[in-house]
Amino acid sequence: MANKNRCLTPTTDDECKRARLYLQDTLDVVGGKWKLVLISILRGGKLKFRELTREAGISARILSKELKEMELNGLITRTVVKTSPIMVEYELTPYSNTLSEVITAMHEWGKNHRQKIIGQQSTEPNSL
Amino acid sequence: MANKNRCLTPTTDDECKRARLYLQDTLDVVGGKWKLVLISILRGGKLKFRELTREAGISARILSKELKEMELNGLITRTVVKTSPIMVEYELTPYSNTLSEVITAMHEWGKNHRQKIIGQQSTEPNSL
DNA sequence: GATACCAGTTACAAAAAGGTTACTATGGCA
DNA sequence: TGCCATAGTAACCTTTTTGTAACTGGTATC
Repeated sequence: MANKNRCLTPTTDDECKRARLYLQDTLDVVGGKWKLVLISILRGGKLKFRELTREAGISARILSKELKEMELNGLITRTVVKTSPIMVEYELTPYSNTLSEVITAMHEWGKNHRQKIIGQQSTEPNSL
Repeated sequence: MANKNRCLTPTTDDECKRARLYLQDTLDVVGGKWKLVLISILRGGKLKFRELTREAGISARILSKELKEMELNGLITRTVVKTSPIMVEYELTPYSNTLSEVITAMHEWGKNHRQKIIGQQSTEPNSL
């Protein structure tokens, strides 16, 4: 039939759909090219706008857009410091720490995947 | 100075850069709009090409491209079944299970985030 | 006053991603 | 023979994303 259960961890078809919904929710908030990278960078402490562009290698226009979205989602705070040339500091919120498992998992996976790829290239006995 | 340590979990500046590298590696492989969703769907068991387009709501052109990339990265297998109208089954590889922590973490985060958002809307005492 | 740096924004251009439609090719069925 | 379903692919177009360069406005410095 068309409605067979298609998920292992979730057990009903309904749970299956909800699982995908949650996944999509997360992708909506931290998906894309930059947000997780910016969070990863900001885990080292607050940074100013220009510092962030340099650290991430992102253009000011995109950074501005990303930061606004992240602020709206409660992941970072924006603080204006009234110094000589005005300064704006971006800092992670406590709420952003709830993403640490996601980031850690991706970090670990990337590490292992890279080792797997490198291993395939050099240590394989029967290459070529 | 410019090279202060900017990462909490990793402790040296070098580890900090590597951490970001691993994150980017992962994003290269499973980033974008579809790959994690497709994996999530396929966790319920193998599916045919058309079934996948319907389940994910993705066009055939994009699905074809995504599946090729995922096959190249060893996440899925493609099997031709010589039935009446020929059939192609896509199935997760054991290697794709290494992503389960990433997917689970994102699933959990999306679930909690959604509850947080809904909670803000309805149960807040001073709304409006 | 000229220059330079900060934090952005705006306008324009390019590239990436995605969708639609039409098409190939195979084979069962009426 | 014509129609349907399968798995894609190719051409074309739209939308989204990203980048570049120029610019505002403020302050400090030369």
